[in-house]
Amino acid sequence: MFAEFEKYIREQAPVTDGDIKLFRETAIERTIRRKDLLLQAGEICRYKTFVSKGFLRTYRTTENGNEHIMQFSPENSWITDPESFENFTPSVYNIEALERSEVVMWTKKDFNYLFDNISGLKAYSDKLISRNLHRTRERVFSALSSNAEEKYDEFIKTYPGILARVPLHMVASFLGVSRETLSRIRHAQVKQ
Amino acid sequence: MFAEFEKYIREQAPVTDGDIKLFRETAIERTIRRKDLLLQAGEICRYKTFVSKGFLRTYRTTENGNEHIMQFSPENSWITDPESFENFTPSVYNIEALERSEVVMWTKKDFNYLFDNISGLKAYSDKLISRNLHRTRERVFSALSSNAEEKYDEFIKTYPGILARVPLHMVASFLGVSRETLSRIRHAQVKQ
DNA sequence: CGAAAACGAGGACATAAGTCACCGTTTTAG
DNA sequence: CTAAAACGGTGACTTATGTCCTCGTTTTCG
Repeated sequence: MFAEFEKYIREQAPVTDGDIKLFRETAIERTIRRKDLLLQAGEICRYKTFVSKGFLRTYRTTENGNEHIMQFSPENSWITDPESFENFTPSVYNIEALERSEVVMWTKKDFNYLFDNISGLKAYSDKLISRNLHRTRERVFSALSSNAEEKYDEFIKTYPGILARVPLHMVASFLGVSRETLSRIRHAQVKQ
Repeated sequence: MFAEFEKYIREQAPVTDGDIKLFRETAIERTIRRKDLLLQAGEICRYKTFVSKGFLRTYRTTENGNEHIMQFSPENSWITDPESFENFTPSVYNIEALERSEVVMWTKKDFNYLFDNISGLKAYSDKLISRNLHRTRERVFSALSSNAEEKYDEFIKTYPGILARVPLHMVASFLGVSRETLSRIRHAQVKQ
């Protein structure tokens, strides 16, 4: 698990062996079985998590029980609920493993320590956050301006590979469209 | 214009007189007439902008000419297109003054200088970004889970005061709902 | 391995919301 | 000040999408 993280971070940022040592000393490794939760709504999200293997989803439930997927997290991506992580407030999100997954996690205290002691880490983190904000904005725009088919097409373009890995109803839940509508769109597209 | 900014920033963060001096030396003040653009799609967003007076909207246009409002910015708020500002890439957004407005702006170079020389400014900026990300996520969730009436109600709760300041069709454009639907919802709510 | 669950497709029907058109009132700008 | 534009409301009609259901296939897991 940490090995995958080391490989990833060395490719992403110019880290020294000493940096890696710091990462390792503070890291918590964990394996999550399929269908198990890494975070449950109501809990405080205590970790910043790197997915070294597997696949997870972050979803949120309305009062009447509808699930809406906010994010898919394949290997080599980060997961956290920034709101909860930063302020120690209960999260509204559930994070569930869709496949058996392996993750590496850091507490807020430790990650702050890493920020102070690994040069460039904060800048790298800032870049990820701004990328995330950008994608989230694009998603808002898509929600405002696109019909179901356009949303589907944009999804495939923006997140290639995800479609093949999750059941259709989860793509539907991510897009805010019914499973049936998506199924029909796809059928129509095969034809032409 | 700078006076309003000074008042704002002193309330928000513990800044010294020296800090204020730095802010002032690098600030560019500008007045924008109603209906004029602060930024036009295709241009690079060269400034981080503080609204000291007035009211602006950030919107984006689809190929077939539909406008979608991404953000409203009343006085004491910040505007920029982070994507464009950070990477010097052409923006897809238009920023238009809905009322005669006064703004204070800083270039990227100058603002970076401020980050390096005003203690706590980066942390303050980070907090604004995370607040922004949180709101944007809430908006995505709302788009996924709410019908037109719920979106309208949430809008009023989340952005009180905006409704009274903009024509209804702009609220509709922000929510991704037609003007007529909003008009009917509102009528129905008055009745009961 | 085999029963049970999950899944994708598709038909029939319901409905929330969009579109178009019109009108009276208010606001804007020359 | 006045003509033109913008605005909000509303009726009539259309439509994209949701909901409910059934069915055959695939996947899961004890």
